[in-house]
Amino acid sequence: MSKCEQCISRQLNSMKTLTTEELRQVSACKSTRFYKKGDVIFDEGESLNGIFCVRSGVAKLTKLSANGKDHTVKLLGKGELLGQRSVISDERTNLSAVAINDIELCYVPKDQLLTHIQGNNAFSLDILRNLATDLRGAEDDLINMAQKSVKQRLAEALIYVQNTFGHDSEGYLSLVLSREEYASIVGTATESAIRILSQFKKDGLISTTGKQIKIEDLEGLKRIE
Amino acid sequence: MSKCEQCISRQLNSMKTLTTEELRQVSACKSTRFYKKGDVIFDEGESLNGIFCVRSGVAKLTKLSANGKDHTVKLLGKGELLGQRSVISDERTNLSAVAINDIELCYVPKDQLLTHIQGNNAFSLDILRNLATDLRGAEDDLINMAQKSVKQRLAEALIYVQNTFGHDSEGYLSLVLSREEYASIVGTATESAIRILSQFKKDGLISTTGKQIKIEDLEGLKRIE
DNA sequence: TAGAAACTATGATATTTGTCATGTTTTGAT
DNA sequence: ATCAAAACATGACAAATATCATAGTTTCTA
Repeated sequence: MSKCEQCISRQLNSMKTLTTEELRQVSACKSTRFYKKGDVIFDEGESLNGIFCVRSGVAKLTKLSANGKDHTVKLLGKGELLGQRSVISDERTNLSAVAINDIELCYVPKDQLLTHIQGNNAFSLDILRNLATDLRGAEDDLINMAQKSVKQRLAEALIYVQNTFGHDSEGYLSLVLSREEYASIVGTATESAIRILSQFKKDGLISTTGKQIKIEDLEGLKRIE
Repeated sequence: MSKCEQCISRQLNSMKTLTTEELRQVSACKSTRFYKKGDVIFDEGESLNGIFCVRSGVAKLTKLSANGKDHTVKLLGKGELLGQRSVISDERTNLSAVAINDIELCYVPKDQLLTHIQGNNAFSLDILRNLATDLRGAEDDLINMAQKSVKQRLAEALIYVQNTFGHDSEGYLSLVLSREEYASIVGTATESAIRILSQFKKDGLISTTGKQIKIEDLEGLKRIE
């Protein structure tokens, strides 16, 4: 099995602050898991006995609402950690994690995380910083949701996907999401998301080939109100 | 000047985990500050050199949006800490803090906070837990904003204010907020908030005397959709 | 305690967004 | 390659919410 010491993903999260010895310990008790597109990694309300580190692929954190729809709170790519919030505050998860495409995760048992938080100050401080950053992000998202139009939020979602997951040589967004998934991120009805994307296409802001989307006019998208 | 060792507010936040000696140090370099209703404690984009602990009164964290309105992200009462997120992640604040009524705050310099985070594991773990809880709250708020109606959010805001800040002997909410402030919390236009409160009054869910609000039918408010 | 300023209230109307219905296109499994 | 299922698209309409206008009340201050 692959070792954490050589894993690039590690560089992208708090594990980069672990000592060689600590990392060896993590590596010894971690396990690698594979999920297919659409698989549930964990469900809302579960108690987690460990955290997940994304090696490849993309996952989403979602919450089911009373009306049966679900809302996507966050997308997580390579190197990001899932479940750290629940494990740290020792609560059940408030969100589900679902694979957006085929994904490979490393599972690290809870006690490893907690032991190193206790024992390594740089590690706990880094996790603290990450949580602080996530909190800021959540606050910003909250305000966007309150104050921006669906059109504007969708434009920003497209830009976010491009900035975070990149595009291929032809300019198509590397992360392919369905209209329904965009709607879930933006917090709107699927039909509304479809309609607005059609409008963007008419206005020359984007072009599409099937589910693939290419941003044609980034500045134009940024100007949406 | 009053000492932290005897301060009740301390019991309500992470400072409860500090040792007597650490607390003495905090006490020695803290200062107490008074603000009047409406005063700005800090502004969006400022760098903070310390954090604030609420001794009495209530503050709000708000963010100004492009259209000139501001959105209230959180209300903070006795014992709660302001600015810890910014200080921990060493970023400028993303929110402004404003006094909702006359308020007394203790200001604790940044280096005190950071020193004790480094030195006291129980303290840093407790702050970690608080941030995790705040993050969960922000995620829940985000989903509420996306999926619930203005009416429902306003009903929940009233219940929140009653649960958090209590009511007087006659049943009126102890924390008096203007309709505009409710609108800012709920994320809607002031007129919409006014209209909905009028409706609640007609339906016997609440009663009002000037700006004062009394919840008459808690269960009814909870049932709003 | 008068007067101004801020806040509350409500109607009319416009805009945004959601819902339902229906048809077309794309995708994926056999 | 074919077919079914899923995803996309679009029209018609309904509902929720914002905006603008205008007037009445409360609160604060000189």
